[in-house]
Parts: sequence; structure tokens; C-alpha cells
Amino acid sequence: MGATTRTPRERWIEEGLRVLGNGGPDAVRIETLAKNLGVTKGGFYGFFADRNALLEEMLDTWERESIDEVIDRVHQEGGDPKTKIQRAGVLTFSDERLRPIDLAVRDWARRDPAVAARLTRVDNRRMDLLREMIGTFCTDPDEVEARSLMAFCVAIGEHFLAAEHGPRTRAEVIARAADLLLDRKRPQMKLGRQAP
Amino acid sequence: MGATTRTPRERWIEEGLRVLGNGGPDAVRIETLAKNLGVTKGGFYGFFADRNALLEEMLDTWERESIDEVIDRVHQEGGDPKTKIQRAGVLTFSDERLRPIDLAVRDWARRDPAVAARLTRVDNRRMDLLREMIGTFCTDPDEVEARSLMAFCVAIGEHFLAAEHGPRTRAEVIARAADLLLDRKRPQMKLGRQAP
DNA sequence: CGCGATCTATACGATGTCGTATAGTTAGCT
DNA sequence: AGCTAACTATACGACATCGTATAGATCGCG
Repeated sequence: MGATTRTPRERWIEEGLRVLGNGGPDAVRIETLAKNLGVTKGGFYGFFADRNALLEEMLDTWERESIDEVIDRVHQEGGDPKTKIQRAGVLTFSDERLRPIDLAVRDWARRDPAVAARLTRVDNRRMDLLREMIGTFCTDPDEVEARSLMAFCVAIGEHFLAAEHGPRTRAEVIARAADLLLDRKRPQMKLGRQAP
Repeated sequence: MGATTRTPRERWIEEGLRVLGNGGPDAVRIETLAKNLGVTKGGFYGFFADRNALLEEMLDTWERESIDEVIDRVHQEGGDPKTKIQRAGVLTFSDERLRPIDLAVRDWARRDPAVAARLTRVDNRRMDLLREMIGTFCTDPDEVEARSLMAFCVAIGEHFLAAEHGPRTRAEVIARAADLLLDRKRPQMKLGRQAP
């Protein structure tokens, strides 16, 4: 048949996602990707109808990876609920590849309803996981929802927050927040002790 | 002297910030702003050296408004600490004009160190406020820091989060989270459904 | 070892944007 | 009213990017 594909679809998508994470959707220029890949844009239009088709496939890939490869892996690897929560956070928000993409998609979703719909699917799956895990040690469903929201918002918001913490490191403060949210150790400092 | 300025600096900056909030920094195009303002770009270069100068002044304006006009107002209007915290959040994150700009700047700061430095100044001022308020009812400094972080992250992260909450509204879940973070005995606010 | 599908390089016109140059218009002062 | 500074409109060349067209290169298969 033909020659070996030097720059298959996947490489365009992969590089597109990398650039998306680094510079947002507007930075995803076909000729820029081509340059980064060491080719010209010649072959691009053999795989994709236009720039928009690439963006769609990039989002398909991101959505699949964010759900299947993260959430499934969390369940497979086992561990107690609190460990699973942290692993889910780590898999997404500490991964040098996935994190920038995730954050870029969030900003993108603010202005593109189609992207927002995809993000809703992904986030709902993640919230399901959080609810399930937090529900194992917290009984009030309203509080489970509130704690899940807080955990999720910290995981995301941390990366959009520029504030400093004096002598403490960000990681230390986050660890302490996790302790509070997960009702872990330091029992005298429980979060939101209910009305006396 | 000359003719009345039909389109002074402030209008370019104002429209620039509006567009920034709606479409991010890349959407701030001089000819687009001119079109929106009903003029051509002719006069623009009388006020600004180039596009970059506009972006700088936009950020100057944003920084000033975000600190002086929000934080000062929170202190002036008085009220108890917990009320102040919520007012600070409302002033920034519920304002239809300021909120999109704030979120856009956060994403922008991920890729531009100069923007990140400005955001750090603004966020530090906000964190100071949070620490001070939360410190009035929480004694452990580490926990004050953790709660402040969580409160801030919820205020920001809420707008980057697409997850749904089943029968509850987002506002209800946030209200519950605020109760937990502020150690507030829930005054039985009737927020729709109630836990079994 | 050459055919042919597949990928790549190059050239093209269209469009959008930048920043500059220059001429036109307007409002306040004298 | 007329002058003049300040603002505006228009035209320009430069550049980036889009999507298309077309010719060239390359590898697997027969």
C-alpha cells in the first residue's frame, strides 16, 4: 500500500492538545502544529476537514482519557475511599500533560456551549466518584454534596489561585484542607461542627 | 483647544476589558474594539503605543478596581465578619462585569508571568481579608489558612466547574458549603429538599 | 524492482490584523 | 468667524493563517 504515515491523526491531536494546554484554543493553529511536528500542513487536510474538525477530535480524545483512563484506573487500583479520592485528583490535576488541558478546557467552556456540554459529562462523572467516596464516611446527603463540591473546587481552583501562604507551602495548606474535608485525624478541629 | 474626545482612553480600556472577559486576551483586537465602539482604529494609536500598551492599562484598571473598589467597600460597609466574607465574594464573583474579567485574567495568568504577578497581588489582598474574617471565629492558624483557601477556591472554582447536583441547585450546595466553612449553625434556610 | 496509495512540500488567493501615514472633520478659543 | 489642536477615516504594506491545488517523495506490496 502506501508509505508509512509519518504524521498520523493521533500526532496532530496530541500536539493540538499540548498546545491547547499551553496557550488555549486560539493558540491551536494548524501551521504552528505542523512546525512543531517538523512537517508542513500539507498532510493535515488529508486527515481533517478543517481546523474545527481537529478541535472536535481533540475534545473527543480529552473526554475519553479524562473519564475512562482516570476514573477506571482509580477503581481498578483499589484502596480505601479517601485514598481513591486523592488518587483521582492526582491522576488529573498533577499530571503534567492532563492538567493544563483540563484547565484550558474549563476556560474554553465558558464561551463555547459545545465544550461546556462535554465538560459537564466529565465533571459529572468525577462528582459521582466524589459523592460515592465521601458518602462512605459522611451520612447527610446535603453535606456529602457540599464536601464534594468543595473538594472539586479546591482541586481546580488551586491552579487558578495566585495567593501565597506566608510561611506555609501551598501543598501544606491543601493537605490540611483535605484533612478537614475527609474528616481525617486532628479530630478536635472538625469542619463545620453542627449546631450545638 | 481641540474637539471633544468622542472615544477617550477609558472607553478603549473599558471595551477591552469587556471583550477580555467574553473571549480572553486573544479576542482583544484593536479593530474589533473600534467596531464595537462605532469608530475606526484611527484614534487608538493616539492614546496607546500599541496593542500591548492597551493590555497593560487594562490590567492596571482591573487591578485597581479589584482591590480598591472591592476590598475597601467591604470594610466601609461594615457588618460582622461572616457577612463581610460573603459580600467580598458577591462584589467580585457575582458582578456581571467583574466576574468574567476575573476569570479570564486567571486563565491568562497561567501563561503570562507578568499577569500572574498582578494576580498574586490581588489574590493576596483577598486572602488577607479572608484570613482576618475567618480568624475571628477559628483559632488554629493552620486551619484558618485551610478554610480561607477552601472558601477562595469555591468562589473561583464554582465558575470553572460544570458538574450538576441532581435535585439541588448550585446555589444551595454553595450555601451549605459556606455554612460548613464559616462554622455557621444552619438557620434552617429552606433550600428545597431536605436530607432524610 | 517498479506501481500506486499515501503522505509531504510548495504555491496560491482570501482574509484578518497590525502599525503607519496622511488627509479630513470637529469643537473650543480668540 | 477663523485657527488650531484633537480626534477620525481611509489607505497602505507587512505578516500570519486559512483552505485548496498540485506536483513530488516514499514505502509496502505484488
